[in-house]
Amino acid sequence: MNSTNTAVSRRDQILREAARLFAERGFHGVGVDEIGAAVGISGPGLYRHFAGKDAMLAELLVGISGRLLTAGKRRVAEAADPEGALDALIRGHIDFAIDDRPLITLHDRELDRLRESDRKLVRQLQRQYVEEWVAVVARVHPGATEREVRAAVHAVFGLLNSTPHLGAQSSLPGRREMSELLRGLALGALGALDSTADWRVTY
Amino acid sequence: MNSTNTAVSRRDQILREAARLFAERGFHGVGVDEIGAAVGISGPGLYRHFAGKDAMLAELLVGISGRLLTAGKRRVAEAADPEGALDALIRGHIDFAIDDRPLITLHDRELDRLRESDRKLVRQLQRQYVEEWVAVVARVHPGATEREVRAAVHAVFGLLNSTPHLGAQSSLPGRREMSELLRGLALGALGALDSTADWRVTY
DNA sequence: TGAGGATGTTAGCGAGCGTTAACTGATGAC
DNA sequence: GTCATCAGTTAACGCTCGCTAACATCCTCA
Repeated sequence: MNSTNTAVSRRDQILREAARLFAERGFHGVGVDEIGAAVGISGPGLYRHFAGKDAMLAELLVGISGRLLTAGKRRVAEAADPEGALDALIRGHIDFAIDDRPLITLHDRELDRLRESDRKLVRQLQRQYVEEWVAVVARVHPGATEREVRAAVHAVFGLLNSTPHLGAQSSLPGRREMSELLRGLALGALGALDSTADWRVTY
Repeated sequence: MNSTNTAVSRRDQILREAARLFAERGFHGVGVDEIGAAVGISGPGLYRHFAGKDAMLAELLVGISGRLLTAGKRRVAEAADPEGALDALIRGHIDFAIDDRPLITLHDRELDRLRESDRKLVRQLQRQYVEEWVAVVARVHPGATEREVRAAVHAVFGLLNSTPHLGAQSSLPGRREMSELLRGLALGALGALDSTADWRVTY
């Protein structure tokens, strides 16, 4: 068998280990020698697969942003109504947050380490993803202003992305339970948007 | 007038600028020369006030952790009932998140860059703070298991700490409005804990 | 007045970093 | 069988970084 027959290419193997290390110790905190060691080769050996350390981070961030957006658009398009779209968005985001913890961490932590062009691309993908959410949430909670919806969507991202912070302890819920819990918390938080209109008139 | 008469000492000035820079570009992404330049002196001049770059980060993280815990304990002690305690915890945390954005960012992002001893101290303070929340939330929502409460508390931290991610755009709510919105979202999220018991039996 | 501490400065060291250069062995094509 | 290509190695370069050393300036106060 040759290398192209293996399930994961060497490139993908490097990307996965790099994502883990970047998430654990920060982009600047990881050396190319360590990334190489994580896949069993020397540091300079990485340059057969990537143009540089920056290129690895760029590919990781563009990849996750693009996949989040693509999956989000698909789920919204397939949904029967706004409520179904919102639930699909939430479930989809939770799957990403749980399955690709390191990438979700990098996604909102190391964006500023990218070259200008890559950063603009990732930001554009992120913005489109946010818009997808904002449009759906605005339809489900028509009483809230757009500013409120936008801030609430960011807050819910923070809520859903909280999983990486709890390093796999035994005292935590399992995957299934955690997924349902996060879904309930997110829906509960957004449900508060229906009450804000009442509060607002009291000021 | 002498330097001790100024409202903020040079030390505090350095700490504030260092916090901002660390939050913006990461601990390893900021050089001592930049920190010095931010307060109008050269890089090595900082060593008259701090033992090293690590010491600045340590003081920042120990400080914010300690202040969060102290304020949290005080608010819980002063509350009349669990509901009041929870509301006070939420309001207090929001104040920190909005007023000390950079510190809140560092607080859950650069912890691993600390020396072992400092890291243990900060983690202990953080753990105590979490316990304060868990105890209160468990009393307000007695139907949820402790694992659920613990995960929910972390998720609410993620929600409340989401403010730093929205760089001061004009399309965002003001301080007062944002504070009330976050409070509503947090209460709404935790309110979902009362429904989890119902979901749970369906599995 | 002048000694001494507080708070700066510039020059430079030593380590670590990302990256390139030069070379080596295995593999598959003709 | 030879030869190109792929995927790796080690050595080394140039740069940046945190930090120290040595020196300068100002303020205070006996």
